[in-house]
Amino acid sequence: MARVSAEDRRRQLVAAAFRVIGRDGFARATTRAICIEAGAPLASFHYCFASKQELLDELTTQTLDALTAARADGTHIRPTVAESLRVTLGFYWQTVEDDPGRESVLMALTQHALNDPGLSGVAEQQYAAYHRTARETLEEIAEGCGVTWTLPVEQLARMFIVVTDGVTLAWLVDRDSDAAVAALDAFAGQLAAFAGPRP
Amino acid sequence: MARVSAEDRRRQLVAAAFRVIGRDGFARATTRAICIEAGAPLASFHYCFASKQELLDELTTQTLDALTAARADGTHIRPTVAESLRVTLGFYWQTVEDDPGRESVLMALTQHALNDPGLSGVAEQQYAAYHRTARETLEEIAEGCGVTWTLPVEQLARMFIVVTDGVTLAWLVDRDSDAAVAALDAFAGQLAAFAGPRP
DNA sequence: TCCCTACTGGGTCAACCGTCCAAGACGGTT
DNA sequence: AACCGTCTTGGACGGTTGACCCAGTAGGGA
Repeated sequence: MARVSAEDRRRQLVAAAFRVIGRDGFARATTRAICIEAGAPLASFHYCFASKQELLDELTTQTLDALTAARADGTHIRPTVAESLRVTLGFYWQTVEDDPGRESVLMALTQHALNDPGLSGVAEQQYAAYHRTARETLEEIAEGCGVTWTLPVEQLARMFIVVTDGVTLAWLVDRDSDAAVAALDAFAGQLAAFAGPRP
Repeated sequence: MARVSAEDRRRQLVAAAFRVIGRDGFARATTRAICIEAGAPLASFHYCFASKQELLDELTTQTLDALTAARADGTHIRPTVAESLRVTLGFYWQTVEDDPGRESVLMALTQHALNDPGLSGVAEQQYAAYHRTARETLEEIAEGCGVTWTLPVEQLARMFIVVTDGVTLAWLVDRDSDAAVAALDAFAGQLAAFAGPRP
């Protein structure tokens, strides 16, 4: 094993854990599996982390932070609202296809957080982050296209997440990319109908 | 313990397993937890089932069968397409609020099936069933309202499931019923825009 | 040369899991 | 009353697997 700082090793292990969870689920994310994935000896785990919980905490924190960052700079303004939504959803979709494991982890995290009392609040934070970034995206689009939304933006944000979540979930199951893109495009056109002229 | 037939006890245990999975997730659905939930002694488990797998198989089979039945007779025809969609989604929503555990189990089942090779194909079957019943619902509505869909009905069926799945998932996390109903209503209106006059 | 930091092979120990057995209790039939 | 098929159940067994730790080793800057 290369000689690297403990901090770097931590990052490697967190990344490995992320991959394991995405591929095999939370239950199989054991210290052994994580170390094998990272190509590190088992003992290095407890050299870098006091406990497995410490790694899990760091992983969820990083994931939640990354959420805000990732979906935030995914907004793309085009002349029309419909086009803006279509392109924004398209870029989101690209990130999903590029790294399906990411979405698998997010789904697994939600699921896990919902029934593990130890992770109480994590799922709520996660969805609050989703809704917040969706809201910001919608506001930027409205601003950039010179329109206003005819429905409360909170409601539209929820609908936006319903679309991304729903399409992603179905795709994770059947991997029908054409159908996923078609659905996203159709929804983009529909959501654009909630844009009205600026007062 | 009351003296009942082995078959009745099987049903009790399957029902208990269903509740445990909905509440605590798949990983915690141990034979012990299931028996405690059913109020039955541990030994009764292997009196009724040859193995845990046998119970799990019966549970997934029952669940998939119930899917087709449940969402199938949930179609409600009204004079307009928008109204039909709204009422149909409304009735679906009623079933979710009445028994949130049901949807929890379905989500957990999908998640579990996606990374457990032993349940390979289950998630695909599940979503195929979703899409099939959604398609039938949409065809019945088109027929009942005397319209045709301007998009392939398969695509609309997928979008329909995206909406129900997405709204349900968000609600399972934050339990905001008002927001969920508002989103469903808005989507109903939007999907109705894909109805055109019969040729 | 020294010493601090990072590395790691090989445990330990306990929890918990699915499964099973052998003995008891019930109730309908003879 | 005796019988017997069916159900019930306390308690245990063997085995896997988990998180965690220790004591010794090696690399590299001062």
